[in-house]
Amino acid sequence: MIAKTYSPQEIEAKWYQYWLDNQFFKSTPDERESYTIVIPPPNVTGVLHMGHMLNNTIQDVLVRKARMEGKNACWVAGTDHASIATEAKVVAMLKERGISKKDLTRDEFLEYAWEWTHKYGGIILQQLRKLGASCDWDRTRFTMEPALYESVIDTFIDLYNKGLIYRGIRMVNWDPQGKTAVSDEEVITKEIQQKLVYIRYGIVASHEWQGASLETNHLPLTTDHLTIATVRPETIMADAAICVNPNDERYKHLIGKKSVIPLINREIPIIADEYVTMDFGTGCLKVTPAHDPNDYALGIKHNLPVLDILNDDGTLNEKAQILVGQDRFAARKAIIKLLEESGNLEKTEEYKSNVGTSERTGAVIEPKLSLQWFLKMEQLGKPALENVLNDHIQLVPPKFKNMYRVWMENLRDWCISRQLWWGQRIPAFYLQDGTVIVARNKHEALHKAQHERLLFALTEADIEQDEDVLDTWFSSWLWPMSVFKPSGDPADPKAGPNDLAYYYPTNDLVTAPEILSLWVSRMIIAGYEYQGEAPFRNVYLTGIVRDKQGRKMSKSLGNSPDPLDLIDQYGADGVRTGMLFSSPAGNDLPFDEKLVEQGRNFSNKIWNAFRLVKGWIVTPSPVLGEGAGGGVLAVQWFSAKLNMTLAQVNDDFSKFRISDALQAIYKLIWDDFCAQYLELIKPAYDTEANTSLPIDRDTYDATIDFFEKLMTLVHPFMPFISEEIWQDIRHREPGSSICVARFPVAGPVDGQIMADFDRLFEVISTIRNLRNSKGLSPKVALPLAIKTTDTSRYKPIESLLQKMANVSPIQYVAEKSRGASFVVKGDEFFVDIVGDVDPEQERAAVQKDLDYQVGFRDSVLKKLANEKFVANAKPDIIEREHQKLADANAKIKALEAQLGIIERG
RNA sequence: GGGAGCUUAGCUCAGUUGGUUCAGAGCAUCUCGUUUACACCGAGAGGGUCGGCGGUUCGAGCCCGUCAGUUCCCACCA
Repeated sequence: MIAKTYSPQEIEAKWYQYWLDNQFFKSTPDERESYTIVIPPPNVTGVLHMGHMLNNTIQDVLVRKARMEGKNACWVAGTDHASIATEAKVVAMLKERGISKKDLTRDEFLEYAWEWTHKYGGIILQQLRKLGASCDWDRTRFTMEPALYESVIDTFIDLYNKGLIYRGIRMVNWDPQGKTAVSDEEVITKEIQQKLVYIRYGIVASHEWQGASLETNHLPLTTDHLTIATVRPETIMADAAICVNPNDERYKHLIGKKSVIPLINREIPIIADEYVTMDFGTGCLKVTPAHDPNDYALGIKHNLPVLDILNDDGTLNEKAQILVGQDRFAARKAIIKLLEESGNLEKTEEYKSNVGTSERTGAVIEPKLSLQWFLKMEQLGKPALENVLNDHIQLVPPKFKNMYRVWMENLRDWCISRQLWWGQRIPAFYLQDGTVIVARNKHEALHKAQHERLLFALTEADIEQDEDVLDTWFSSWLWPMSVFKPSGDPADPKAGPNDLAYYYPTNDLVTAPEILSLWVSRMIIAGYEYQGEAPFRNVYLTGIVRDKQGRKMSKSLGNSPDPLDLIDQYGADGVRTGMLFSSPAGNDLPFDEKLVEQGRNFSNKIWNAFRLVKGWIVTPSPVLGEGAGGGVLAVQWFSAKLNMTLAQVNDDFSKFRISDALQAIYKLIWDDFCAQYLELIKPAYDTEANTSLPIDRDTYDATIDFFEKLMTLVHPFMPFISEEIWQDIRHREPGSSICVARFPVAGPVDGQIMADFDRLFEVISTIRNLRNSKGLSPKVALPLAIKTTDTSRYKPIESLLQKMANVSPIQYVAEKSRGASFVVKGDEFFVDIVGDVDPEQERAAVQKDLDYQVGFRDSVLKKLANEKFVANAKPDIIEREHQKLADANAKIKALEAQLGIIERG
């Protein structure tokens, strides 16, 4: 006995294990065409969230379909070492154990990091299995594993040797929480409500340099002062100058004089530069070269000293003289109070401004001057831009091309060094005199120093390696290439020597638009630099999964359902389809549990269709059973419908219209197969024998065939239920699977049968409607009379009509007959409704239809009478108008006749 | 401050070169129904001036202009 409702839990676990055991997801190069997707590697610290679900479902759909099309499908999984995020997790773990990172050596710390990675890392890959992801797990890679580490180092060395990597002191984005530099792309600007603080700076009367007095904390107020406006009052101690616009009449007389920083009484010059906007704030700008990129530039121009008063963690250092040790934000509050007390605070204003925050830690970015490694981007970026603009690489949807172009045309050098330990250590080695040698390791560096610089006396002890690691993206930009590099471990091959040549370029990349610049563009750059070819053909950009209020789903908001709970509740198939029902590429997905519920219902619908068919008794020979007269035609019709939908689905897939493809399949299965086809061929029930009558073998076989095709069609979307049914519906050899069954191919569509059935369905639904509106039970058979010029249109489908609309008997008439009447495609139908038919109501309905038809006919006539239309429109358009006119005229004639009957009574 | 996109039914979205009865789909809503696959169901129904205005055209949801709302990207006004 098959369960009445579909319960996915055991079925899903069972088949996933079966797929793994039989290695259906395994891919090795062969003579077939390859289809490859590399997963956007989730952070090794990550856990599955709704965004992953959407993203990976799409990838799985694409991979499964390709696999069923006979391609050598390969979906490579893996994780990203995510330096900042992972290092933060490890530091937290250490803290719990009472260990401070400061007390550890680099190697000790890394040991803990690996311990963490092995213990907690990669959970997400396990979770993906629950979703049904058909990755070749044997190929699972990690960006910190030896082979990939090596690739990163080699790439660095290569780019360095090409002169594209340099080291220099620059103003970088400093993350005080992660205590590392981050690249421009990792900074997210947010509008934040701040206070614009107006501070009075005294002016030194004498032109002579007096020297700053550090002894006195409070300068006697001079009558002469100027006021600056700043959102960063805690940095005034680092001021190097006050700057005004040279054309500003208010301050011309002050240029060249000295001003005094409040609280610390340090004198700074008053300088002039056109950079200063006269009508913002007070027109006076405090110049703080160490803590603002613009001020830094101004400082260089005017040769100002740089005084950095912040520690790496964002606290004030001793150079600040006051508030030392306090966090910058605490200091900001505190200094306002101090300024107020000293009488230097003029006022504060509420002010909104954009503040950069760290993409990884969320901390407010501190512009900081430091020595970092950079990659020159200008030349490297050229092919990456060109090949997207010319569609060699296609962005889906194409609206993202614009964003991409703007970004690629304004590439800035990439700060690739990070002040962390978890990551690929920069392969730069310093001799005592500061000489830089870039080499794979210390040994090689020494060799180089000895042979290229003839420093034969050197030993490894004289060489220090750079302490920094490389930006995580500097390893993930190689991902589509490095995953196909042999692991170097013969016991765990992961990839063979020919894999890169076979799988690269990959086919599709599925990822979020937010990392288009951070990751996608850089993979393209690396692809052209090292393979001379794009890393993928298409980039499918998913949207963001949002809650009903349109907020991004996030852990901190707590507005995201747990994906595994959802899978538990609705089944992986239900969740997958639910997420894809309304997710056009590039659009955000406003998530609603209703969608997943709809997905689950769909599973259940399929399940019950299966139950129905499984329960049928089949005649031993292809004898037409009772009511099977229309069976042959029903089979022909559904065959046509199936082929039509197949063509549609293939077209949708070719355009990456995944949601549309799913919807087409959904309607085909639910409406056409279940609601129509199965009802058409369903054998009658023998109440006496208390059993359903047998179905003829031909119809049954055709139905099983359809069912099988439908399962293969839906399999990319619903891998589990489709496998369960596919295995059961026919005898299967051990080790077979729908995973590698052939995706159905569209055949020809019989237009005639489609038209015939359209007419049939219209008649059926009109009769049902009639019944509904009159409140008649579907159990009561109604006599039907048909007035048609061609009875052969209906004779063969009488049994179907009878079954679907419960009409009986059916007779053909030459004249009007009694009962409610309607017209379908020129033929008239009379349903002999027993009981009260309100003639007035019926007359009104017919009249309304007639009015519409007449109006429509007149509009067509008008169009055809328009000389300009006839002269300009294409011939086939005009032909259509004539056809419309003929149709309308026929309808009007029939409706008028109908009115006549009603009125005669 | 610049640039790009979006605005179609209560919600989420289709609508391909302007032309079939073109104003669609799914969900939601309403009515009826415990019919022997499924109430996680069935049979029906209602619902939109295609953001506003103007233009091009024989003809505009679709092309152009403009205004409004909205989203995103870029940008150093402290």
